[in-house]
Amino acid sequence: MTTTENAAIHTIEQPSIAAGHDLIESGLERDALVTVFGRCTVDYDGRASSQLDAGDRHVMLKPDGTTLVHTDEGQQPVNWQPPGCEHAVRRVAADDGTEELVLETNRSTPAERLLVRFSTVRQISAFSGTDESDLTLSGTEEDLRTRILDEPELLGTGFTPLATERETPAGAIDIYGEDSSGRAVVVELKRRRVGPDAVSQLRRYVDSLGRDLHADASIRGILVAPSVTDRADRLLAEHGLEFVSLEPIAE
Amino acid sequence: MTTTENAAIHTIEQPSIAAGHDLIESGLERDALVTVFGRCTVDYDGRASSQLDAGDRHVMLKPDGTTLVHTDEGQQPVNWQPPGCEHAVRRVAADDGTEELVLETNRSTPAERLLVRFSTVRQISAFSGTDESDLTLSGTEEDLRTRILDEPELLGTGFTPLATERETPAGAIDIYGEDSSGRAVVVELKRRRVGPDAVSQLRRYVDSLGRDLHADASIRGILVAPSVTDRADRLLAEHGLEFVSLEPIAE
DNA sequence: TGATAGATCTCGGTT
DNA sequence: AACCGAGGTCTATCA
Repeated sequence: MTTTENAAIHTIEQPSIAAGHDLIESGLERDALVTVFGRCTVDYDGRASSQLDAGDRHVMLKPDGTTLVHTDEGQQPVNWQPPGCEHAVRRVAADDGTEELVLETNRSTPAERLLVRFSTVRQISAFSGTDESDLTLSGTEEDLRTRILDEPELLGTGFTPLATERETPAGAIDIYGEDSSGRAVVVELKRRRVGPDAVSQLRRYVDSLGRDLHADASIRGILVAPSVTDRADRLLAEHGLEFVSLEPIAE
Repeated sequence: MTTTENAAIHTIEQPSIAAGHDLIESGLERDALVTVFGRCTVDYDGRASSQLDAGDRHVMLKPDGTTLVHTDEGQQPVNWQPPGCEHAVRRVAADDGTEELVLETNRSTPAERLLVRFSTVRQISAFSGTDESDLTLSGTEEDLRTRILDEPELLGTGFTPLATERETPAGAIDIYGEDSSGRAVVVELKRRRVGPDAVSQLRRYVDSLGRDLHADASIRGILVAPSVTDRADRLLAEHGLEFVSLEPIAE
């Protein structure tokens, strides 16, 4: 064991089932981040269900209830369980008489269970640490909104923003405003190149606002994004919607 | 170091910068899965950009180029880099004169860079293993499609599937068929409860097929999902589209 | 390489 | 707890 200023790591390699069980249990107890590397099968049942035959994988148990099972490929875990679950460790007699280490992560809404059965455990670690920092992220849709609110004429001379997140029966409009001739304008923002879905979204808001204001034909819809696909461009034209090319940030 | 039947683990705790650098470098060289736990800052620049101040985090480098930075909370990594990137390890002189261990993961399309700077490294591990297994997953949209193709009358007496993934100018229809009176039917499948977006998707296909067949009014659109939200239900009604409640699998 | 849509999407905000 | 939309979404498939 190693301790350094509030941070502790407990690690064992090639542990016995008993020792492994105890280290994981104590790690969960202490709200440590626990990792287990070894040969395991994985079974999931819940919103969907899956099975995975034996292989060497890296399993992470977080104190918030998250479980992640990673292979050596892919950004996404091959299996997982989201935050809010309950972890459990068990020693279980396997079919062949040997003992297995079993990790189980459960939740009730929706009912879901992840079972990781280790035939061989190569390493177990329990990490404690502190992380008070928050991520600062730029280049988001909100940055694009700020940019337009700071300089509304980017959407045409005379555009005046009147509200953000304006509610309609179809959902909230990113930016609601009016143009120089007083026509209502619905603005939908996307931080990246968009396809047909974004056009449909804009169309729902324009239609809905039209019914709300009893002024169907006179409402403009503007999609603001770096670019659009061909199909999206065609859809925009079909429905009389407009496009303005803008990125979240000049950088 | 521990070796067991093709699987090897190299681990060091509280390593010097030099020793840590060498272990990571050799691990990357051997296509191992490398993990580093310690106090670090994280900077990302690419499609967006982000900064994260110092904290204790778990970093995973996969041989396919993936990088994952995990805190003790959340299913998603606080920072990451997708597969296909290039990993690099460096020893860098910090502002205060000490030496830092720096992990850098790069890619070119799009240009993106992730920089993880460790002021303190608590543990480094390099895992080698084998995983030949593929996940078998059920409860997907494809299972729902199979269920309907096996028993088409689930969508009404006389429904006849004619094609899957039938192309229209607006995209591919999940199931294309006709009803007992010979009317064309567009079926959109969702494995779970759906909102307005799925209705718009179905609408795009129905509209597009209508133009293609020059038979606008006579085409039926059926959304198949476990359930719909209120707003989606209203949208369906507005556009004369239908809903059939079905789940992917009886289980 | 780009486009399109699925995903056990996750996550945050709001009702 | 459900709904809604954003996301550096990622991932698979197909042109």
